[in-house]
Amino acid sequence: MTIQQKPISVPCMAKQRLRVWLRMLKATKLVEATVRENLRVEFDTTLPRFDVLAALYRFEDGLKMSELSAALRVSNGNVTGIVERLVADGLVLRIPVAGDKRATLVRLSIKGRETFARMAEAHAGWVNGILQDLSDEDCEQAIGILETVGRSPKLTAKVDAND
Amino acid sequence: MTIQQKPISVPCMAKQRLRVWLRMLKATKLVEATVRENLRVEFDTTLPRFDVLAALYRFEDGLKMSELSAALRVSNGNVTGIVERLVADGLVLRIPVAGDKRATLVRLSIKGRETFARMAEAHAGWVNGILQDLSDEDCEQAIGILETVGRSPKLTAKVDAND
DNA sequence: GACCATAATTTCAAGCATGAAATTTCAAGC
DNA sequence: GCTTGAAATTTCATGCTTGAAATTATGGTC
Repeated sequence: MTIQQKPISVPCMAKQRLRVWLRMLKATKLVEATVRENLRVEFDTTLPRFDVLAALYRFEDGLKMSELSAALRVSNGNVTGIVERLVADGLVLRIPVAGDKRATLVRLSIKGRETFARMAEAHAGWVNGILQDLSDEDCEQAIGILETVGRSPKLTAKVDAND
Repeated sequence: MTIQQKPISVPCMAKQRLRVWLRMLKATKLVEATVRENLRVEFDTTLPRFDVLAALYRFEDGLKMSELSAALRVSNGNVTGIVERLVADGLVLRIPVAGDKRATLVRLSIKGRETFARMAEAHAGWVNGILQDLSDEDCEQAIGILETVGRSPKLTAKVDAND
């Protein structure tokens, strides 16, 4: 017996946009998987850890936990665990905030700073390698299109102008 | 004999490509977060579940667990849990394979097929809305660029020609 | 000084994701 | 019929992720 499959009727342009999204998702996943794999093999670490280190590297004076989770756009509880493990590895320090016993400042240790510097360099190399076939013009076009997508009012999460 | 070497990309180009990757990642995450949110609010489900249903919708005759995890490019163990929950919800059926007690065939139930059809239609609408500012030309360019990225030999995971 | 809304953070339960180890079954070869 | 290596799947430990609830501290207000 054959199951009758109701065709989903979508206007032509809509279908085209859906195709763009699917390719975008696939390409992103491929690149991300490669980055994860490289981080694992070459530095025995993970992408979330890398992201936390990157944020702290950028804000040299440290961030409060809530600032960190906002910067990474992840939940508060999420950051707690990752930072815990980074502290255990000696890459991150927790510093009490004078005058507010609720908050803690989180920042890179010397070791964390050195470690991330090496990772960031390798990371830039991997990405440049993966995207090596993109011309300057391709890059300009891509950035333009991606920014158009990011400005859509239909997006749930808000984007701050900062990044 | 002299071999004409491709000129080494200057650091400037590398930086440009890194920027493309960062925007790509950000845009993808924004769209994905919106899709997840919409799936949660409107259908009380998740993206991984949606992905499994989509794969099974496409292969009407069902898939073996290993074929399913291969199609989705996720680990075997991962699919086990998601399918378990979908079976519990009555959306998916597990069918023993005649002649091989090791394998099981997994396919949509009637309810699963109907449910996914509604989700897929909504999903297409969300994506079309989010990408509504992309012109036909933008779409063509985007697809071209994204396929170039997907063809990079520096990628870890393999891409099968099928999709 | 007690009260209380709010802020900063952690804890928690559930689900997703991986790679590795364990389990069960199959299919030859002997 | 046994053995044995490979195949299909599950189980497991670990970690990431979320949203919601709980915890603790702050800064007023009365």
